[in-house]
Amino acid sequence: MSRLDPSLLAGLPPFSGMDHDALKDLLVGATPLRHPKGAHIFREGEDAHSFFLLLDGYVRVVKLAPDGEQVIVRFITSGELLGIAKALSRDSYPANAVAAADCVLLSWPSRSWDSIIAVHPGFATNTYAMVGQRLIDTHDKVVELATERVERRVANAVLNLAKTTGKATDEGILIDFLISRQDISEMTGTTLHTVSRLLSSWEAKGWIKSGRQRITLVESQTLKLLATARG
DNA sequence: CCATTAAAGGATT
DNA sequence: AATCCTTTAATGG
Repeated sequence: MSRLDPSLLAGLPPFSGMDHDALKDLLVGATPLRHPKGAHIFREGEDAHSFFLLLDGYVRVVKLAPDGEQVIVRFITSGELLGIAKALSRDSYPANAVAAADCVLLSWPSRSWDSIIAVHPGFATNTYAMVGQRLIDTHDKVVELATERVERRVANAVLNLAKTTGKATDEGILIDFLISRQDISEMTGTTLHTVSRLLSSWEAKGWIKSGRQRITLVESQTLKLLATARG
């Protein structure tokens, strides 16, 4: 039996408002696991045997279009739940989850979902709040995809990545994991060539620094203007 | 304005 | 050496 410390969970949004004993109780059913960068944590359509908490690393949630094209639905950062099909009354995962960096997770059997939320109503409340926020984010993205031009979509994607994963460096805000132009194109509904051209032009203007699979925001304020200003 | 195609060079394993 | 990532240019919707 592994001894997991309740302080692992304390302070994470899914468990806010829960006391030490409640966290201890939750950890009894948890199994720690690791996935190297590039590994699938679960696949679309697969039986949703477990749900997960990401402790460290980044996960990208990917849908496969009928023609084989990939779309990145969102990124999961540490402290977030994923694979919570049971909370949505589903028996299978609705998308693929792939480690975007080396990941450390906890997993719980999905069959324990109902008893967990029965014993810990605060956990249920937190989960529904999170599901609601993801729904709102998705709505915003639908509107953006339908109405905004490519440059603005890419600017928003980069700004969001910087906001959720950014690390301050002497040059600016560095996106904390390796991300290719292809990845950004799959987030924004465009091609890697267009992303490459845009990033090159922003770099020429001094707004960002970019290299192979790395992006640093030098002038995030200017990018924010580009992403939000009308005209 | 943006996607597609093609070609070429650099980086990574 | 093979593969992956990026850039650049030309073309066309």
